[in-house]
Parts: sequence; structure tokens; C-alpha cells
Amino acid sequence: MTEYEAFKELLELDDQEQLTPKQRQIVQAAIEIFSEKGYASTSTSEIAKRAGVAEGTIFRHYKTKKELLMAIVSPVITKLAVPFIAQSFVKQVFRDGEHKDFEELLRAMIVNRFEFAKKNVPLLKIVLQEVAFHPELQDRYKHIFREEVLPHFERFVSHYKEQGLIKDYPSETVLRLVITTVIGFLVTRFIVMPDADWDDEAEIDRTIDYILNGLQTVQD
Amino acid sequence: MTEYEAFKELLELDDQEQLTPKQRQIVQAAIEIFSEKGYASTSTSEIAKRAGVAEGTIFRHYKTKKELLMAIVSPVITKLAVPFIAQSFVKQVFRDGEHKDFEELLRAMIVNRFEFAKKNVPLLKIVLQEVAFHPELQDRYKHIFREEVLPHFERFVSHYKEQGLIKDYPSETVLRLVITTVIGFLVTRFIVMPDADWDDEAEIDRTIDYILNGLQTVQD
Amino acid sequence: MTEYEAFKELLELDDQEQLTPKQRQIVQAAIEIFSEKGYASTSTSEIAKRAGVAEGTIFRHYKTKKELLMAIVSPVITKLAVPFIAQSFVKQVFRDGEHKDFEELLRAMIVNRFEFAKKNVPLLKIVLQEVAFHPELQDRYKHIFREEVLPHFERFVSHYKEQGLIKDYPSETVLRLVITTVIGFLVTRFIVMPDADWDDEAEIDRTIDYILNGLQTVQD
Amino acid sequence: MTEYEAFKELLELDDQEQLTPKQRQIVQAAIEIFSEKGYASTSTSEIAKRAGVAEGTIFRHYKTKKELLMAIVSPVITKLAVPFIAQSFVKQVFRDGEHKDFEELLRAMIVNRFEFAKKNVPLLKIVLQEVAFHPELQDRYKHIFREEVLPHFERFVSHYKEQGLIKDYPSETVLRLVITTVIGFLVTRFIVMPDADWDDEAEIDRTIDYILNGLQTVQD
DNA sequence: GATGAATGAGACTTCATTCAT
DNA sequence: GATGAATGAAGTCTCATTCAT
Repeated sequence: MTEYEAFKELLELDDQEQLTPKQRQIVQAAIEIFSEKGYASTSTSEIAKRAGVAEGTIFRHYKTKKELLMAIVSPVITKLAVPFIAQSFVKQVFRDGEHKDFEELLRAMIVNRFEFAKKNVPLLKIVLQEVAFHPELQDRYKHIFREEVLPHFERFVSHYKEQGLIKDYPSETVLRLVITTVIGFLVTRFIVMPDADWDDEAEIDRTIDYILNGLQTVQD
Repeated sequence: MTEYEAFKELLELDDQEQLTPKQRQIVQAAIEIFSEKGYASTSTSEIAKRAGVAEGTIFRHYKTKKELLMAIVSPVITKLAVPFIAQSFVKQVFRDGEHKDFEELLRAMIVNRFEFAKKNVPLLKIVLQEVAFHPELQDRYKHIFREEVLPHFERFVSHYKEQGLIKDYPSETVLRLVITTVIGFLVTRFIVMPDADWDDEAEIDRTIDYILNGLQTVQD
Repeated sequence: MTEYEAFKELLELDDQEQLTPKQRQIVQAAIEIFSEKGYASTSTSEIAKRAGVAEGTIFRHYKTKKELLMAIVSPVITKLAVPFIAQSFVKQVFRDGEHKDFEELLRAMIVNRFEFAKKNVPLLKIVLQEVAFHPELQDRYKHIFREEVLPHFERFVSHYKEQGLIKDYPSETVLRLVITTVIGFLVTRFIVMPDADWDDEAEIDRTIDYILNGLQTVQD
Repeated sequence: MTEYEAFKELLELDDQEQLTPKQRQIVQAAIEIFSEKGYASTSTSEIAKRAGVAEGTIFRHYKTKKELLMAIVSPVITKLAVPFIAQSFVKQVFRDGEHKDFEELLRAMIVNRFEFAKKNVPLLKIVLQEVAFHPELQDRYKHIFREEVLPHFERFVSHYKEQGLIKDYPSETVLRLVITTVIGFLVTRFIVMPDADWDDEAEIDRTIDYILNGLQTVQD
């Protein structure tokens, strides 16, 4: 379980650690307002006001408004992919080949993403919104996805497929179904209906169950 | 199957039917640019240019830029909910209570939404983006969802749960899992990776399978 | 007294008599809105709406918005000067040279202007406002004043001055004081405080008294 | 007489003292153009041009064009009422009860207003024009008038009425006649015919005389 | 004559960015 | 580094006027 704590550290690593106080205020304010009204509808003057700094100060730290957005959004993209890239993940999966493993892997992933989402709702809102309009972001995502996530995932899936634990779908399809279900859960939980009365543990369990059943070879 | 064609007609009905030519051009151009760059980043002058009309003409038909957005987005909200509200749906489900039925229901829903999405990618992009920033839209969605979709769905689910065909999850959870999977599919197919090499029929089949398996009571 | 009725007729003469119904509606609406919000702040579309005609119809009858203003304002300027120009006035004054006469002249003038103002508050508001910004109007006023009003008045004043009934002030000063007092009364009565509880007869009497006393040679 | 000089200081006091240079240029330009063409017909771009600043600079100092108008007009309203409110006025009047006193009071008021008008023709033009179209301004005027000016004046008038120095008219009527005559003089002098050949001292004397005679009890 | 959709110039205003202090 | 006044390009919207119907 300590390996997941390592993730967390990794996540917090390249963060707002070496930011000056003013910078921290600016980034904090920008995250809040960007996530409330969207990047395009947010004015730098409003950011400055909420951050309690002069408007000029923003541009001392970030050449342009867009650079500020990227400074906020970029680390999140990395963080989002990290769990898949991390070696520990791979190791764990191949330690043995039982079904239990797949469930544990899923649970680890979901719980980890859940905790991350919980702590970063505004950040995730921003990413979700802005990815659509900034090709650079899309490119970075696609690159990471194709080069890092997909290959790793491919290995898991073929491993489990060989063992007859999951259906013989194309890996892309499996990946799509899993990711879609997980993201769908998190988005519903934290963005669409954050104020509903959630029994998080139960919902996580049910979501895992749903994925496992959904993917398993039909037993008849 | 002709009942779904009826839906389509319904969908196209109250639409851009009584628009003047200029208005049609404006709406068309606005849909395109809104979906490309987002509402906030789109200027009315750009819309006018692409529509081939004077900028003032936009404001003769829509008092504000926002009213133009709403004129575009509002009917889509209605359309999206229509299939759930339509009586034919309900009838079909209760014709008999076999498992086949559930699959057919699911397939009908997915195919129907698939066709709709296919023809309305830009519109869906706009809705997906802008719902986040316009509380009026959220309210309308929530209202339709709570008053129309949820009650209908509730009946289906309890029907199938009684027959032991799907797990004994809360209806909200079942709804979430199904909708999430369907939307996830459509978003991946048409928005995230529209240019990938898709075998639509197969993917639809697999998605239906995934949902059915995912929800069914474990048979062991 | 019939001579004053002649004035009235004159006043109503070149009026909105030969206007088409639509034109009448337009002029009526324009007068209302111009006097409420001022010429510059009134849009032709608002006039059209209140008049119940199409915007284009306005421009069928008046080449420009300004022409509409002038069509409204011009007759008023004439009307305002008419009593001074009219021959009957002169005649009356010189019928005899008694003090009573001057008072009657004054009273006639004030009552006449009072009735005119009463019926034309919106028109007078417009004139008062717009004269300031349209040199053509100023020129017309000055012309009428210098060519028509002043010469006539001059005769009255010198007549009364010779008789020792009024002070030996320059005629311009006498004219200024009288006009100023009358206009001041009318503006207060109908524009500044139209809703106060006025005893019109008494106020007219007092105003006449004030002027007479103010101008008369000091009796000591 | 030094007390009137005190007024002047008061008038200039809370003024454009703490304005930045740019702001001063903007206000100066705005006063000029507003008084030439009226508020509604003046564009902010023209103000900016005449002020020699960027158009945006106007809106850095005044959120809206109307706020700029109010910043210009508001202090004038106060200034106009100040002489009536000031204590020195009251003191002077009640020093003794002779007729001489009333004349002096009148003269003081007229001379003071005359000097003020002389230096503030454009400002007065603006106020005169815009009061008609901005209910807020009317309200402020009416408030000041009812709460400050009228009560003070009432005391003077009843004082003089008791002494038989002025007619037994309602105070409102006396006030109306006096103010009307004074304003009529100033408007004629500075706005209607500023370019005529005026003998200011003589005209002031005559105006005072006219008022005194006009109001005094008839001596026969 | 009457209409009202269409126009485009120009209005007010916002905003990211610069720069002297 | 920090400030915030200043900028001017660009945005949304208004409006007098035209013109095809």
C-alpha cells in the first residue's frame, strides 16, 4: 500500500512548492474563478482582485493569461497519467495472475483517482473544459495516452484476456469501457451532482462490480 | 422500429423550421464556431462574417449573444430527453418481461442516441461545454431529469429488478452506470476520437453487452 | 376679447390638420417620447412602436429623424411669437394710453400664453431642450425676436415710458424682465412643479402685480 | 463682504482637487462637449480625443459615461444650494430688520450667483439640460430645495412680511418670483445672449430694483 | 403608401498587456 | 518585485436609414 503513498508524493512534487506567496495567491484565485466561469470568461483584473494583488503582478509571473492557465493545467495532466505510468502498478499486476488481482488493481485505480478528484474538483473542472479548446493540451494528452498509458494497459489486458478473465474485446474497447465508467462516476460524483447524498464506499464497490461483471466472459 | 423514426421526426419538428434564411445562416455559423472555440471565445462579428450577414442582423433576430446561444441550445435539451418521455418506450418495455426486452430497450436507446449524436456533434459539444457555465441550462436539465426521465426509468428498473434480471442497486446507481457508459461511448466516439477507425456496429454490441453483464445478478 | 380667439385660431391653423392618420400617430408619439427622454435619446424604432407603425413609415414621411423634430418644433416657434406680431395687439394697446391698458395687455399676454402652455407642455419641453442644440432653431428664434417681437414691444414700452407708467429702463431690459418673469412662471407651473397644488388665478394675478409694481416708477 | 469670499472658497473646495491630471483632462473635455452638444449626443470617443487620452482611460476613472456626467453635475447641485444654507446669510439678515437689509441680501445673492454663473457657464448649461432627463438629479434638487433652501427662505420672508416690507404673498410665490427673476437674468446674460453688449452693474441694479418694487407693499 | 428585414457605422464598454514609478 | 494607471484593440450592441416586397 506504500506504493500508492509514493504516488501521492509524486503528485504533490512538482507542485506549487516553489511559488512565491503572491504567485500562490494568484494561482489559487485563478483556479477558483476559472473553474467557476471558464477561462475565456475570466478577466485578469478579477483574478488580481480575488488574489489581492495588482493586475500587473500577474504578468510579472506569467507572461500572458494563457501561460497562467497552462501553469495550472499542465501539472494536472501529468498527475492524471502518473498512476498508469508508475512502475509499481505494473509490478503489482504481474506479481501473480489471479482474478483477485484485477479487482485490486481496479480498486486501487478508482480509489486513487477518487481521492485525487475529491481534492481537486476545481482543477478537474478546468481541465475538462479547457482541453476542448486548446490543441496543445489535447496533443499532450494524446501523446501521454498513446505512449504511456495505452502500452501499459495493453499488457494488463492481454494478460487477463489470456487467463480468460475478461472478454476478448479489443484492448481499446476495454480501456474505453473502464475509463469511461470511472470518469463517468467521478464526474457524476464531484461535478454533476456533488451535493447529492452519496454513500461513497458503496458506490465505489458497485462501480467496481459493474466493471468486473461487465468485462468478464459470460459463464454459461 | 418505426416508432424510433417517429422520434426523429419529433426531434426535427419544433426546430429551425420557421427560421428566415438569414437566421438559418446565423444559427448555422454560430453552431459551427461555438463548437469550435466555445461560446465565450466566439465574437459576434466572426459569426456574422461566417454567416455572410451584417453584424447588426444577428441582433435583429436575437437581442443578445446569449439569446442566440439559448436559441441553439434549448431545443437540444428537449430533444435529449424526448426518447425517455415518449410513450412508445414505456409500452415496449412492458409488452413482456423477458430479458430480451431489456437488451432491446438498451439497444433502442443507444442506437437512437447514437444516430442523434452522429448528426449533431457540434450541437452536443456546445451543450456539453456551456451547461457548466449557465445555471439556467443546468436548472432546465435537472428539472427534465427529475420530472421526466427519472420516474420513467425508475419503473423500468424496478420492473427488471423484481424479475431478478438486474442487480439490486439503487435505481440512481443503475441509471448512473447506464447513462455514464452510453454517454462515455458517444463522447469517445464522436468528440474525443472521432477520427479513429471505428467499427460502430461492433462497438455498440460490445457496449450493450458490457452494460447487460455489468448489471446482471452474478450467476454462481 | 374675440381678438384673442383669433390668436387661438391662428395657432391651430397650420397645424396637424393635413396630416395623414399615420403621420398624426407618428408626430403624436414623437412628441411624447421626445419630451420624456429628449430628442437624442429617442430612437426611431421606439417612436414607430409607440405610433403603431413600421419604422420605415416614419422615413416615408420625414426624410430624417431631424426633419421629424423640425416638423414638430417649427410651428411652435411661430406660434410662440404670433401674439406679439398680431396686429390686434398693437391696436389694443394704442386704443388709449391709460395705465389700465398696460395691465390688460399684460394679462392678455399671460393668460394667452398660460392657456397655450397648458395645452402644449410636451411641445414646450421639447422646444426648451432642443433649441440649445440646434443652431437653426436659435437663428429662427433670434430672427423672429429681432424682426417682429422687439420692434413691436419697443413701441409699447416707449409709449408707456413716455406716460411715466414704467421706469426709464432700456427697452431690452424691460422686455427681459417681463419675459423672464412670465416664462419663469410658466416653466415653474407646468414643467418644474406641475403636480403642486396651484391656485392658477391667484398666481396669475400676483405675477401681473409683481411685474407692474416692479416696473413702475417709484412713487415717492 | 468677506463672508462672500468665504462662500467662494467653499465652492471651490470639495472640487476637482484630488483628480489626477488625466482625470482633470477628461472632466474638462467632457464639460466642454456636454455643454456644446448635450450629454446624449456626446460620444466617449470624442471626449477621449479632446482630452488627449485613450478612450479606455475614461472608463478606468468612471465606470460608465453616466457616472462621468454625475461626477460633473453632482458638485454643482451642492454648490448652487450652499449660499442659502450658509449661516452667514442668516446672520446678516437678522442683524437688523431694515429695508436696506433686504436689498443687501438680494444684492449679495445676485452678485454671488452672478459670479458663480460667470465662471461656470458650461457647467450650468449641462445642469439645466440634464436635470430634465435624470430623475436622480431632480430628486437631489428637490430634496435640497425642500430641506435646506425653502426653510431658510421661509424665515426671511416671514420676517420681512411681518415688517410690512414685502407683500403678503405665500412664501412659495415670493420665492418663485425672486428665483425666477434671478435665474431669468443669469440665463439671459450668460446663455441666451452671452454676446450682447451688457452693462452688468446697471443690469444687476435694475434687476434688484425690479424685485424690490415688485414685492413691496403698494404705497398708496 | 406601408412594411420590416437588413445594413454598417459607430456607440459604449471590457480587457490583456505595458510601463513608469 | 510590485503597483496600478494607461492603453487601444476588440467586443457587444444600437440605431438611423435603405430597399425589396
